[in-house]
Amino acid sequence: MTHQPSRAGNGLLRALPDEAWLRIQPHLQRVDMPLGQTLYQPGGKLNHVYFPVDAIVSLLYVMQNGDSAEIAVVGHEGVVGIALFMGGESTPSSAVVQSGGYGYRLPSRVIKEEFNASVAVMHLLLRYTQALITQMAQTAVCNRHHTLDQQLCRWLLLSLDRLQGSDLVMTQELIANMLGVRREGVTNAAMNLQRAGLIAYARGHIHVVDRQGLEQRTCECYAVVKQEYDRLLHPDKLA
Amino acid sequence: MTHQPSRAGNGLLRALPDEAWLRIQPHLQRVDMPLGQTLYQPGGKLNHVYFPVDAIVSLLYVMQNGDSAEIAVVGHEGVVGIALFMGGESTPSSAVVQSGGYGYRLPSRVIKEEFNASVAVMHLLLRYTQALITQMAQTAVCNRHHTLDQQLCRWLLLSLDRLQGSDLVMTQELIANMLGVRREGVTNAAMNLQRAGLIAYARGHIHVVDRQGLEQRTCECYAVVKQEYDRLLHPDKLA
DNA sequence: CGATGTATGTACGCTACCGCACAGATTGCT
DNA sequence: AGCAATCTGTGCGGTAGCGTACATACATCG
Repeated sequence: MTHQPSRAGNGLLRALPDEAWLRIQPHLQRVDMPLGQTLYQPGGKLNHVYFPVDAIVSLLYVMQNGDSAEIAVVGHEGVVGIALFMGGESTPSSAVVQSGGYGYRLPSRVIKEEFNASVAVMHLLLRYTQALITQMAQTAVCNRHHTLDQQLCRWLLLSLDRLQGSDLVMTQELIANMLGVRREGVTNAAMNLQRAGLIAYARGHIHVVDRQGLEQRTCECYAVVKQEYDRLLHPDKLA
Repeated sequence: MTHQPSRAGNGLLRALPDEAWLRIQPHLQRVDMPLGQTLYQPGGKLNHVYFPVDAIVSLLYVMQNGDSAEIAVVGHEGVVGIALFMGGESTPSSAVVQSGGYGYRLPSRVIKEEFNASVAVMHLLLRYTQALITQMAQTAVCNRHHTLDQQLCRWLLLSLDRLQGSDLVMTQELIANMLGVRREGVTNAAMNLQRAGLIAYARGHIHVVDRQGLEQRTCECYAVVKQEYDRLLHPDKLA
C-alpha cells in the first residue's frame, strides 16, 4: 500500500486548481532524487517533468571542453522540464540534482494534456516559466559583473530558499562546477565568508550562520530574482 | 491612405495561421524604431508587443550603478514583450533599439486575446519563447567562460542574422554597453578581428568581410543558439 | 590503528580585463 | 576654413580569477 502523493511539498502543485490536482494526482509518482542524478541530458527526450520537494536541481550547460555553468536552479517552488509544455521537447542544457532529496514526477503526456486542457494550469506554469527566465537573465548579468564572493552569496541564498533549515550538504568542488569557476576560487570565497562570520563549513557541509549578512554582501541579483518569484507566484503576499 | 501591414518582414507574423493573421492585421501598426529608443522600462507596463522587421532590439538589464548587460537580442525572427502572454505583464529588464529600423506593434489586449484564442498561435509564441530562453542561457554561459574576442564574434553574428547585408551601424561604445564591458575592450577585440581580415570598420560602421571566419573564431554558443532557433521555428528546414 | 581516498588550504606565475588619462582622427556645423 | 563633437587608439598600473602543483586534514574502512 502506497501513500497518496501530497501536494503540500511543492509550490506549483499547491497552486493548482483543485480539479486539476485531482486529475493529476493518480499519475504522480514519488521519486528519490539522489545527489548527482541526471534528470535529463542535452537534446534528450524528456519522459517526465519533476516537481522537487526537498531536492534542488541545477539546470546547467556543459561545454565541449567539459567546463560547465549553471543557468538556473529549481526547488520546491518549481518544476523541471518546462521544454515539454513550451513545445520544444528538449533543451541544450542538462538537469542535475545538486542537493539530494525527493520529489514527484509526472509523465510528459499528462503534463501536456493538462497544460492544454486548463487555462488556469497553463497560466500558472507560464508565470513560473517567466520567473525562471528572470533567474537566467540575472545569472547572465551576475556572471558578467559580480565578484566570486558575491556570486557565492547569491548561490547560497538561492539554495537556502529551497531547503528547510540552514545547512547545505555541498562540497566546494561541486559549487565550483555550478558556478563555472575553479574549486580554489570557491575555497577562497568561502574562507572570506567564514572569516566574516557568515558561514561555517567543514568537508562538504555548510552551515549558514548569518543569513542577513549574506544578503548584505551579495549583489542585487538575488533580490531581483526573489522579488520576481514572489510577484509572479505569490501575488497574494504583496501589499 | 495607408499601406496594409505585410507579414513578410517578420518570421512570427509569417508563421501565423492565416485566420489568426487576418484577425491581427487590422490592429497592427507600422512603427519606426530609431536607434536608442526604449521600448520598455524595468517593471513598466507594456502597452504593445513589437515585431521588428529590420530593426534589432536588445533586452538588457541595467544595474543600480549604471552598468548594463545584454540578456538577449530580438530581430525579425521574433517579438519583443513576451511578458505579456507569459502573464507577468512586466520584467526587470529593459528593451532598447540597438539597430534602427521599423517594425509592427500590436496592442497588448490583442496579443493576449489571440494567445488565448488560438492554440496554434500559443504554441508558436511558446516555441519562440523557448528559443529566446536558450539565447539567455547561452549568454550566461558565454559571459562566464569566453573571451571578449569570442563574444564579439558571437554578437556580430547574432546581429548579422537579423539584418540584410553585411554592414552594421554601431559604435564600439554601444557594443561595449551591450556586452557589459569597457569600450576600450571592444576597441581591442575589434582590432584583432580587423587584423585577422574578418571585419572592416570605421566610426560607427562595421563591414563584415569574412563571415565564415567569424564563425570559426567564435565560441560554440553562437551555433547552439542558432540551431535551437532553427529547430524550434523552422522545423521544415531540417533533414 | 594504519591506509586510502576525499575535501580543503596554499603558493606562484600568468592573462584578460578594468579604471583612468589622454592623444589622434574623422565628421559635422557655422 | 575653422571649431566642436564624436569616435577610436594607446599606455599604464591594478586585480580577479586561471592553471598547475603540492601540502594538509579529515573520514572511512579494513
